[in-house]
Amino acid sequence: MEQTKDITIYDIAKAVDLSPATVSRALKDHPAISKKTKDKVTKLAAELGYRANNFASNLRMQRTHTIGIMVHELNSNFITSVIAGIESVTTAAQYDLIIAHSSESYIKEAANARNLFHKRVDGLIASLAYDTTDFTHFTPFERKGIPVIYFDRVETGIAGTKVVIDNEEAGFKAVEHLLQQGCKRIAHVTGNLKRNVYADRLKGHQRALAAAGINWNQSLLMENDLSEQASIDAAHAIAAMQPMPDAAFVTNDFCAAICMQTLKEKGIRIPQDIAFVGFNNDSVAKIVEPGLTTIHYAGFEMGKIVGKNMIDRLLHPGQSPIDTTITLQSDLIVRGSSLKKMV
Amino acid sequence: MEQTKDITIYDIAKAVDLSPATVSRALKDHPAISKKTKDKVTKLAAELGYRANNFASNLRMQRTHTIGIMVHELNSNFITSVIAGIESVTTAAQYDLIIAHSSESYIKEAANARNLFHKRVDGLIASLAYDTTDFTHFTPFERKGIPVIYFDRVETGIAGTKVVIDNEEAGFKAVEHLLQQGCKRIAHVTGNLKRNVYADRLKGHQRALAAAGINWNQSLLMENDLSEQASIDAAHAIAAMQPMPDAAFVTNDFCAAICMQTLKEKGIRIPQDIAFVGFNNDSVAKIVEPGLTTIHYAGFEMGKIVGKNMIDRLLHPGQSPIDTTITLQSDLIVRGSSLKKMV
DNA sequence: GGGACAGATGCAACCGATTGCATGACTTTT
DNA sequence: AAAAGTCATGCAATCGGTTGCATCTGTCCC
Repeated sequence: MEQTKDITIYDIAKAVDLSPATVSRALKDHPAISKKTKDKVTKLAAELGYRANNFASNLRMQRTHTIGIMVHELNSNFITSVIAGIESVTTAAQYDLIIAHSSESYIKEAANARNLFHKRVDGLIASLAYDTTDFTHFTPFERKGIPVIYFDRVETGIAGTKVVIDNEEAGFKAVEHLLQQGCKRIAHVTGNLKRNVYADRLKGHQRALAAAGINWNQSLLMENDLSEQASIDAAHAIAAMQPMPDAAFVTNDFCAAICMQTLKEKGIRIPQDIAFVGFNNDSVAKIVEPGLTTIHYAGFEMGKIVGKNMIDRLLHPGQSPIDTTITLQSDLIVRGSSLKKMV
Repeated sequence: MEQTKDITIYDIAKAVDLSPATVSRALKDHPAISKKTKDKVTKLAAELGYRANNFASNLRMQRTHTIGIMVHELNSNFITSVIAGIESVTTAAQYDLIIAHSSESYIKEAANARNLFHKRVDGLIASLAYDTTDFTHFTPFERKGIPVIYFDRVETGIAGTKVVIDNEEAGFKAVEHLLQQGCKRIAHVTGNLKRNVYADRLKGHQRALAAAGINWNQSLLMENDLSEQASIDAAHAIAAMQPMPDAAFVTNDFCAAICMQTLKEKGIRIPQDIAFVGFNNDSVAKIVEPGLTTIHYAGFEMGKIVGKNMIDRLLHPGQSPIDTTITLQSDLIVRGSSLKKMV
């Protein structure tokens, strides 16, 4: 543990007999510095194991070259692929990421926002927590002109660029597919309907029904927190309905899988007695039996778009429109859980 | 976008007619400052919306109050619960986390290490990538006396505190259970055997066999990358063995689930024809049919231990032993996939 | 009354990189 | 040959918080 002292530009300056200013410019490839000096400096910097002191630089520059990301949960294929997509763009532009997750709690989300604000991120990317209804934790960013981009879980009420999938269209596709399979009584199991993603999927469901001339039946709607226990409860509730629904659109794969399992234990057959469509194309969709028909959307692509937008905003402040919404399409992946006609 | 200027201690100092030094001390609750002054300063700071400038502080203090975490993948229950455990300890001690993930790639792991080193984290917590065999990216930390703690995926060869589960014991329990169910030919599907976790699980397997007087059969060992395709291939290989194994110990739940599914498609019954035990207690273990018997280990607890150790090292440098290994126990969770006797 | 001492506050020098402006050397133009 | 221009480099202030040491005020005691 022999605490080697850090090398600074002053050390390099002394060694090559130049001023720190020249060393700083040489390392930054400043045009006013001669090629010879640059070579000498960079060579020596490498030899001495120089590492730039970000604090000094940040303090002087008032920028951190860091982007904060706030997500509700890390434990999801979708989220991690969005992050990977963001990363692919931001690292190319020499920006770093700080990832904070809220465990779906508004309290933690607000705390994370404060923390990232104190860390002085240059930009913020956020997907809202399950129960976030208050958005004052974003106002400090707005006030300081720090760009904020929301993705997936957004709130239409607040300003900022938003990147989302067309949840309504996805919901429409899911239910349209079930209708084509001959289903008529379609249960809808979903998360907090105040959150745009769930509200829009429901709208899509209803629009598909309307297009087929079927009335929406409020008693088939189940709103819960998508936890394992809630999924089991939802399954029991479905089984108890008279008559039982002939299909269920569950807006989350894990919840759908648990529902299916619980129903199967009761001897109910899928898809014969009840068809299922999920949402997200999580790994469980492939594992559950029968395979779960679901909505797939390209997280990586979404991340790239989010990242590109953020970098644009950071490199050309004031140029890009601040309040646009970018909507991506998604695909229905058909597996056994919904195929009544082919059984 | 009206770029409000930031409040500094100098602004506060001017407002209360004191020196910046006194303001700094007052905000830090320094004992030399009178209660009255402290009250006045903190009140005004709150009113003006003062936020401390971490760079200035870090620059002066040569500490960042930040801990870096490097993991192979975020998309795992286990990893995210470990992170949550670490977080619970570190936030209480006023430390922040930066999470970097390597996507199981050594190249990215090394890049992340460099990046965290440049960010000057005060400590580093790491679980190694799948293919990491070179450890020179950790030497800069050692050289500067920055504490490094490894967890789960570790390497016995390198110095540093390590927190692991007893993989050998877990492997022993898994195979012992299969033997108790009457299995005699147990296949072993696993990841890179250079990685401690997989090597140790295999050792446990072999020890359990030895204890039962059964010889280890090398032809039943399959080492792969645990991907979906590799899992399918492994299942085909198992089905093709003559005679077919009567059990499989697969050291990863997702891989086990895919194997089971592939075999079932071939008409092979689980557990009657072949029993399965997995590893990790991932969400798929509950979803696959029959439910997957697996090894559960407490990620959150592991995270708390890792975090506590790190904080101890940071607060009392040189006091804690640097090269200890902490081993946690794990539990066998029995589900249908291994219960031959009760079928 | 004066010395000793505790308590509260200020001075000024850091920490390391950046940058507008000035300077000096050297070349080109008229 | 003098004026103008080009190129490379240095000076010194700046970003905002921290801290060893000095200073000042007031109290206590002999």
